[in-house]
Amino acid sequence: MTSPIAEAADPFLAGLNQAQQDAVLATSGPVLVVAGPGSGKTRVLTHRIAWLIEREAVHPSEILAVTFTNKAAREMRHRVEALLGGRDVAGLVMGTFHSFGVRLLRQNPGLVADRLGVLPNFVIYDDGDQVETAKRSIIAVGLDPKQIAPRRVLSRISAAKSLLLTPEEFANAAETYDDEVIARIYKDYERALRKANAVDFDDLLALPIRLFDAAPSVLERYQQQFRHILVDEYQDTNRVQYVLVAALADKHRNLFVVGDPDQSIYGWRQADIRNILDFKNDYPDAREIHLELNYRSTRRIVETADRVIRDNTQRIDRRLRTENEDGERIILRELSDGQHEAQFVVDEIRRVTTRDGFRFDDVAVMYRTGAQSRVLEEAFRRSEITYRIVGGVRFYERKEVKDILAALRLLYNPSDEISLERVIANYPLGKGIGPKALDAIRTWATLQGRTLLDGFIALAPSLEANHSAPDLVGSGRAAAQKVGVVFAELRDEANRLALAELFDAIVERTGYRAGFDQESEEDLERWANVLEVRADMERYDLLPPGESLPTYLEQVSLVSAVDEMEDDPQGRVTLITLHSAKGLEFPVVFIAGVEEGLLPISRAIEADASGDPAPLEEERRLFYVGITRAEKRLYLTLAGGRATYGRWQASDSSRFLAAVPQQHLHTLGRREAARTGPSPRGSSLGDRVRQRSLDDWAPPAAPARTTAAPAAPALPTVTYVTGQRVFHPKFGEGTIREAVDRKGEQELAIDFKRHGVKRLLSSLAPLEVIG
DNA sequence: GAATGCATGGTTTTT
DNA sequence: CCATGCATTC
Repeated sequence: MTSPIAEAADPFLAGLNQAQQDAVLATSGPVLVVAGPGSGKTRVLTHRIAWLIEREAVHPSEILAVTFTNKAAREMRHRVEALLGGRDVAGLVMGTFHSFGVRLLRQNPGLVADRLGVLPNFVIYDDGDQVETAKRSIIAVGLDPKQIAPRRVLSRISAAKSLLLTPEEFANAAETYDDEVIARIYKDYERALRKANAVDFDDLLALPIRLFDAAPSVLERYQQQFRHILVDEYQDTNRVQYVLVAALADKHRNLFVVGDPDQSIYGWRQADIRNILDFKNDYPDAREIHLELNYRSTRRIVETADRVIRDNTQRIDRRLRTENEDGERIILRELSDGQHEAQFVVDEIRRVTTRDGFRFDDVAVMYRTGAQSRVLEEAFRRSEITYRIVGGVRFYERKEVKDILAALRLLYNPSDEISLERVIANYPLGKGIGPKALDAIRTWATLQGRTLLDGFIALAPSLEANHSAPDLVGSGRAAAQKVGVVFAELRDEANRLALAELFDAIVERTGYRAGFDQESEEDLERWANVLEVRADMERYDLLPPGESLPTYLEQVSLVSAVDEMEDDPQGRVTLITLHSAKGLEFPVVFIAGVEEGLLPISRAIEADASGDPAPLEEERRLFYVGITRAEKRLYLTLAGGRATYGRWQASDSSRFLAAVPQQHLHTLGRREAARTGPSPRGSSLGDRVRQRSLDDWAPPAAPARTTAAPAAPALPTVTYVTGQRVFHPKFGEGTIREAVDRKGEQELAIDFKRHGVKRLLSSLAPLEVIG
């Protein structure tokens, strides 16, 4: 071991504080890192991996790192490679729990088929497929999907799977009649999945564990392989994930988990905060390291976050600190309704970007429910501000995209009836096939023990004399025959063709392409989406034949909302749910809808009222997560009421606001609200918060908003060059690092002494050349 | 079997 | 309010 001074000079430790260095260097035995927001945990993870590879000669393939999103995994991989001076770490196993689960199943096809009954060409059912399957199972057990909500059933099934309960175990543990009903549906749901050779998200975690149980030698092999296991966002792991990690780490015991109990926001997905709280019980020799110094946000933001989270009773007491400058006050603004709130956000973003030197992509607008994005989006559309919505209607959820994927999945896995039925229902090729024809073919398939698709193919003209075929006559038979012919051809060609060619064959021969009206604006846009799928597929054609289709389908199933979020040079404002925003950071953050019923969500309020405070505390953590995403400036907005289901609903300001320290708050007036507010409001908690804060308000101490003089409109065009020193009223002195010419202006990267590198437009930034 | 029109109910968060 | 599902009609 080298001396501390030599360590600090080590490139893998450079720039890390003592606690961070400790975390990097504690490479033997279990380690729990409790990392507050902005405390540099990603740096710790990447430096640790680099350290292991370079200094301890651990081969990349001996390291497993689990992240919360694929995007995080990609970025981490790049950072590790950069730390290693560009060295390739291809063997490093890095990804989400789910992608790792798929990997385990794919790597053991024989055993998975043999012991678990899941054939190698399984497909992953997405949310919609799961709902559809659950619905059918409800019907199969003689119930009505309108009486029992498929979604509720699914969430119960998911919870059961997260606890590794089989349908039988679940049935045995049933306490109420409702449980028994769910148990019966669960059983049929599993049967349906296996019959379709499909797995759901929870299976991706549970099946590997069942595989390990059935074949301990497989587990041993992985235990042997993964000398080091790192898990990020450990506070959001559930029981299955815990068991999986614990099993894999059992041999070498080099388990390194990073998390923050205060950022646990997935309790509803069975994330179990005990995993992190009990880590020291599970591993008595565990080293515990705390990262509490926040490098991300201003002191006002950090103190506000700290004060807010202190109201939670179910937490370990600790303090989030920072050495950063005070920064600006948090801006609170109440508007009359959702529309005005959205307009305020848009107007404020315009100011922030034209006057204060921020770019669109410095800004994020966060909200509790996806539904809130709609009003916001409308306001953005009316403005000139470019934006992107993370989540929302996801690309792969679009009808036309799902149609294409259904055909591909069917070709890959002919047992996938949900996809077949989707093809029949949505492709021109499926015209003329109704429930009657489908029924006849299904009967035949069941009798013959063949797939539904085989039924269609059996109807196609064949050289084979009097082979068995479904009992169908007339137009139904003709239509089904056509389907059989086309899919028999496609199936035969699927292995020979490149993915993109297979795509072309599908859209041509099924008449799918012809079904788009080239005159219709809407159709053109949808067709553009379909073509985007094709472009996406081309990238997979680099893989060996036979691997491109499964890899593509798998990738599509496992992308998360955040994964789809690309870094864009054009600069767009990000609209995102608070949940999806976890792990991200932005110079300017708006949290919209800080209202009772929304944040905290009404269900949490109800649970609290009936004696269960846990959901409410999770809401508070969600607010905490939102606050701590902000680096420089934080806006909180709320509406006096909003239209839900087309109905007006008044709302009170969130109880969480009462915790925001007055000295950090700047409440903006509400002239606009009084002008158009549809309904006057009584004296709410929100009013009291507002009133008090108005009384206390003093002009912001930070230079911020008021000092930035409007850029002189007649400013002569200055051409900036690299190395030039400039002065900015807000950011102070800086040096031009980069100057790129854009029609009539320049895009400048300026390294400010106190604020770091900012990207500004020469036409907008009030810059003064000095020296 | 397809097109049209009416009723119903859904918004918490996601891999 | 809007999307989905179902019933009615051709």
